Amino acid sequence: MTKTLQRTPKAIPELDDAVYERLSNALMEGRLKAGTKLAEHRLASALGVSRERIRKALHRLAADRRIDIIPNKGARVPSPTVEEISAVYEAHRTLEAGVLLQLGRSLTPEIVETLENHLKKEREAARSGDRASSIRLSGQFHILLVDALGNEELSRFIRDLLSRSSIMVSLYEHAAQSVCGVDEHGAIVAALKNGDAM
Amino acid sequence: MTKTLQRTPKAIPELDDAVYERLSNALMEGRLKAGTKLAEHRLASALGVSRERIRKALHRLAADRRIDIIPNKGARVPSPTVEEISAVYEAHRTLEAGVLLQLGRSLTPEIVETLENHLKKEREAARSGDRASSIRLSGQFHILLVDALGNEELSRFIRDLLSRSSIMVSLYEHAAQSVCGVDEHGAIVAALKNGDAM
DNA sequence: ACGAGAAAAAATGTGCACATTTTTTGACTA
DNA sequence: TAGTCAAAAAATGTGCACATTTTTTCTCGT
Repeated sequence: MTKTLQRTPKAIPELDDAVYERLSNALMEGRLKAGTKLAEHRLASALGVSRERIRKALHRLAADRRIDIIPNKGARVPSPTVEEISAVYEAHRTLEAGVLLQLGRSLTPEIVETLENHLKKEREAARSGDRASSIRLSGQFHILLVDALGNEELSRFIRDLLSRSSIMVSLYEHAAQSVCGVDEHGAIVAALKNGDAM
Repeated sequence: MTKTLQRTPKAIPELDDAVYERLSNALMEGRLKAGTKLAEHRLASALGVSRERIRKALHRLAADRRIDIIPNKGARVPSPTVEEISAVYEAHRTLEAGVLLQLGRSLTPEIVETLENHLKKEREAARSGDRASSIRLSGQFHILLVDALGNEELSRFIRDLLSRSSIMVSLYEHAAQSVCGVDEHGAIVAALKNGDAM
């Protein structure tokens, strides 16, 4: 009889990543709501892995500031204050200002094309009222922008900030588009093309 | 008879931080050179703590990108390529460009005073040829700049980048001041005071 | 002597047992 | 009916034993 997958006495380092990814996605998609207790035992049996794996993943998420861990009291999905949320958004704007400044110097037609193609998708999603897609595409736009610079460090920072704002979106839904106005993305691309200093 | 401190069966969460801090400092001060193997057992007996504590600290440093961990092969002080080093410095410049843009809008006399006082220290260290102080003060200047904005997120990013460049300074010593020219810091403060757009 | 391969040693990875702390439960009193 | 305190239950923290992998050492044959 083939064993149903219960125990893995062997070393499978990739499993750590899988657990982390799974929790990360749940956080990103808002399935884990602010304030939720993340009990190690419960998660372990829910995901079918050892408690140590969960523990490692939780500490990793805490290092990313995606969850809060209080010693001896466990992990929770954070409930950030308005100030903390503002700080994340402002950090994003400040960082992106630098990115745009830099991007203005190394702009290629390919980059412009990529951005404009993306803009089309965003407008389409906005027109059809697809809120989920709009949010996802809005995030992708900012990633496209920074990735265009080809600097891994900056890309990581932006992704970091975006993954953290995603939690906030589900908290204050009306603020979902607070980073960008109606067609601020279009304005950014236009300004880049014109070579504006901003 | 009072036991000599050997085992700590009790939970001391702060010990984790102590171990992390100690390794972090060793890294920062260049006492751990690029390529050095960070064997868990050796560090554990060297610092007088359990291997698990070392392990946790190492993974934390790896999450910060301060060391490299290869599964089953252990941790090493990274030996970054010139391209990777450049990327860190460029990320710093790009981020700081955004910071300066923002700081130009919220500049107070107190901030200017703080910066100018710091400049004096820097010039003094440069004049007396105190290289160690010069490097330390140079880093502090950038921290002062971003801290003036009062945004924790941005401050953390800058600190992150600085702590990583410190390793690189010891690798390519001549590049120690590569972020900033002779008196670029003075120019930054002057530009801020004049309200230049940069 | 030198390289290939096997055995031994060392190092990393993982689950578990147990200690400690926190939270819940429940009984008792005013 | 609350409020308080203690016991029990549940959850987190930690070291350790053992499995697995990597590295070193040793042996042997050409």
